[in-house]
Amino acid sequence: MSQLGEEDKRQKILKAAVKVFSQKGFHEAKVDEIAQVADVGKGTVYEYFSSKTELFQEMFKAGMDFYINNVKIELKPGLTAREKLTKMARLHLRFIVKYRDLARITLTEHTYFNEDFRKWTYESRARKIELIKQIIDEGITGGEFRSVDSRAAALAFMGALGSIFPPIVFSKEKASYKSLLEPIMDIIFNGLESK
Amino acid sequence: MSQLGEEDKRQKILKAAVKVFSQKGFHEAKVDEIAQVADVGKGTVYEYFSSKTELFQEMFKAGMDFYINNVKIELKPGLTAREKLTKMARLHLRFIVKYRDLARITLTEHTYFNEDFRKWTYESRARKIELIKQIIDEGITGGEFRSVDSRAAALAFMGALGSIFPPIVFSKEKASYKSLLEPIMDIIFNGLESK
Amino acid sequence: MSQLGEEDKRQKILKAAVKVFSQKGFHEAKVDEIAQVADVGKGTVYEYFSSKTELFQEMFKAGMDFYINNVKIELKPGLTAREKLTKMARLHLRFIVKYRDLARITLTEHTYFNEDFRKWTYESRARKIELIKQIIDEGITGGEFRSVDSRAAALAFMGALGSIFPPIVFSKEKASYKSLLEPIMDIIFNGLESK
Amino acid sequence: MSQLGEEDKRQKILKAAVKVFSQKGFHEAKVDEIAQVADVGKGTVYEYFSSKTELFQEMFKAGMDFYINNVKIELKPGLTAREKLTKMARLHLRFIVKYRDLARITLTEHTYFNEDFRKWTYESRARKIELIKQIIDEGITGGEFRSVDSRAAALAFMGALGSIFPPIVFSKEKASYKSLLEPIMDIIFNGLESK
DNA sequence: TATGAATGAGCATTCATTCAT
DNA sequence: AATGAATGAATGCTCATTCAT
Repeated sequence: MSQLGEEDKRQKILKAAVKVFSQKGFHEAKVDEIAQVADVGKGTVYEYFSSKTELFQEMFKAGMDFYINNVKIELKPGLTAREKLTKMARLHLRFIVKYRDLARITLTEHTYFNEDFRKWTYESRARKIELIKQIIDEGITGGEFRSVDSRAAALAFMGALGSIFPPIVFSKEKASYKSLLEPIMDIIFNGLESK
Repeated sequence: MSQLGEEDKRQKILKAAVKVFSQKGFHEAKVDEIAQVADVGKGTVYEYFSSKTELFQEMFKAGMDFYINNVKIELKPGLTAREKLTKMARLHLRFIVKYRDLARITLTEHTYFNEDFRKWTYESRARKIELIKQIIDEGITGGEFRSVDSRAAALAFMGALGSIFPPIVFSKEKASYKSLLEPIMDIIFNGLESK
Repeated sequence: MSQLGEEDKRQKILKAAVKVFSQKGFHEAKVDEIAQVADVGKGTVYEYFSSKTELFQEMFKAGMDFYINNVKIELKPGLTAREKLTKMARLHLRFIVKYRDLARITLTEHTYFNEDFRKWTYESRARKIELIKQIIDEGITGGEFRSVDSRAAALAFMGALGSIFPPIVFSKEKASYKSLLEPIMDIIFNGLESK
Repeated sequence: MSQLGEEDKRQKILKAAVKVFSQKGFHEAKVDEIAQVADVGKGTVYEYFSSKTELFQEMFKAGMDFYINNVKIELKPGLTAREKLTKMARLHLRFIVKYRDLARITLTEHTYFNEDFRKWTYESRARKIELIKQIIDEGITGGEFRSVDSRAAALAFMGALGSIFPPIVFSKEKASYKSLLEPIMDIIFNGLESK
């Protein structure tokens, strides 16, 4: 129970960090406020994370992993490449809507801390691209897609997908997301598919 | 000469701001360093800009305007929609390569300052989208493109284009940009064009 | 003990503030020095007072209240008006000598901060005048004093009393205060003119 | 004319200094503003005064001298001591009302600059006291006044006189000054006690 | 002589981090 | 383990002063 309690507290702090960092950005977020939101003492934050920076990075990493798992999890074999990408796009959209704060951070914060973190971020992005690229390669191999540059295709897909985020998070036109995803995917698939 | 001298100093500060802000982000950038890079006294920065925040915003706005003009300027009438978009993509790429620092800022900083600036940023993004959308609409009207949702298409185009930025700026594979642009555009156009 | 400790620290800072402010005035006094004199960290000052200005005002108010209480406390009923005023003058003198620094501030600083503080200062002065005026009114009612304008008399008394301050604080003739108070009071009570 | 022009400019600056210093105090007053009010360039201030501090001191000294001359000027021989003091009090009152700003400074600013200035201020005060003391001594010698401690009497007189200033300058009861001076003087001359 | 653009020393304030309890 | 009072390094900004014109 003590162990669970600890894990609990760590989680509480991470959740508070997501909320506060996502709303204020790294520098405007104060450790004091995170501690308050987490309902723990300020010193306690430092029991679990050695610094504000480390807290941010841990949270960021956890968020990214969570995102990737979220998006990956339902990509069961047996689906066509198009089905997989469509599923992925829907999961991406769902993630943004459901974990708005987390999404805001993992998708927009670009704070530079140190080489290690930069590397990790870069590699994390690479993992996402690789995931998409593999599906596209499957599609190509299976004759479903044209024989395009699969890395370029993955970038285009990810970029197009990413363009949905700002309209959702920053504007008020809340109704439109779903109606935005379909046509965007339509263009990408039309571009990818063999005629 | 005095007038030129003044403009010169303002410009020097803006250039230094681009460099420092782009490399460190808003909060890590120190006014001291910007002044040093601009080779002026710290107080001089405050002669031309009332605060660090105002300096950032001025620089950001100037950068955005510069980008849009850069990208808009060669879109002469008489070109097909595809030619226009291709041209735009090439100009985007050229901008990124030529004005690396400026691009890094205008394309990635998302610091929140105040509602006015948020609005300006949002509207600036909207201007970019509108520009693309109009070209796509022309293409649809002229029978060049399929009858797609032109706003969605503009988002997809802009997103795909945007996905080229990180590989260029953050990785070392400098050779690849040109070879990346073609296939990405290929997919978008295949998606857009009527068969 | 913790509570006492806190009160202790706040008090230490207030005492240091009296010393430093009184010797240098508001603007020449540096928060750094106050902290040093109080033997606390600079940040600690801001734990107890939200700003240098607030610290000054708190200190000033506390000093004024302390002065009034000091002067008021021994004015027991049963004394004649003349005895009361004499007592008050002696207490005033004692206060100046004993709390030199505090006196220097409460009696000479006239820094304008904001309307609230101005008002408070004004009202505080008014309280002092009122206190004196009442005693004079008693004296008039009791036939001890002539039927003078009691407010004007209070001002004259206070002004005359105040004129002792500079010779005491700014000159070196330390011996003379006591010998100065008597004749000044004598004039207030008996006037200049020969009958 | 050039010489007059210079003198003119110096005077303009001094007048502006009186206005600005008196309204804001030494530290809140900005050289920039003084220059603007004087309608000269900022650099010009430094042509006539070596520093802000020197400007203040010059202005203060000039103001004090002006006050003393103002108050001294009509004390023609042939008047009784009481007449002289009454005249002096009226002139004091007139000075306050007419040269409100200058009065505010010469009578309330207590900024510490350096030993020389402190000394000058102290001596200036001493001059005022001496002036009064001499008149009182005359009064005593001539049998007009009781044989009081003339220095103490001078202090009391000056203090009582000084007590009129705050009600005039800081409160709104503009009507009352004249009606305040008479009873205050009455007390100084006749004392509080019924004979 | 007059100017005001340029300067940088100086300071109030913030906030991540520590550590005694 | 948990806390939050205490700390001081770090920085944006002001403004008296200088000096080239």
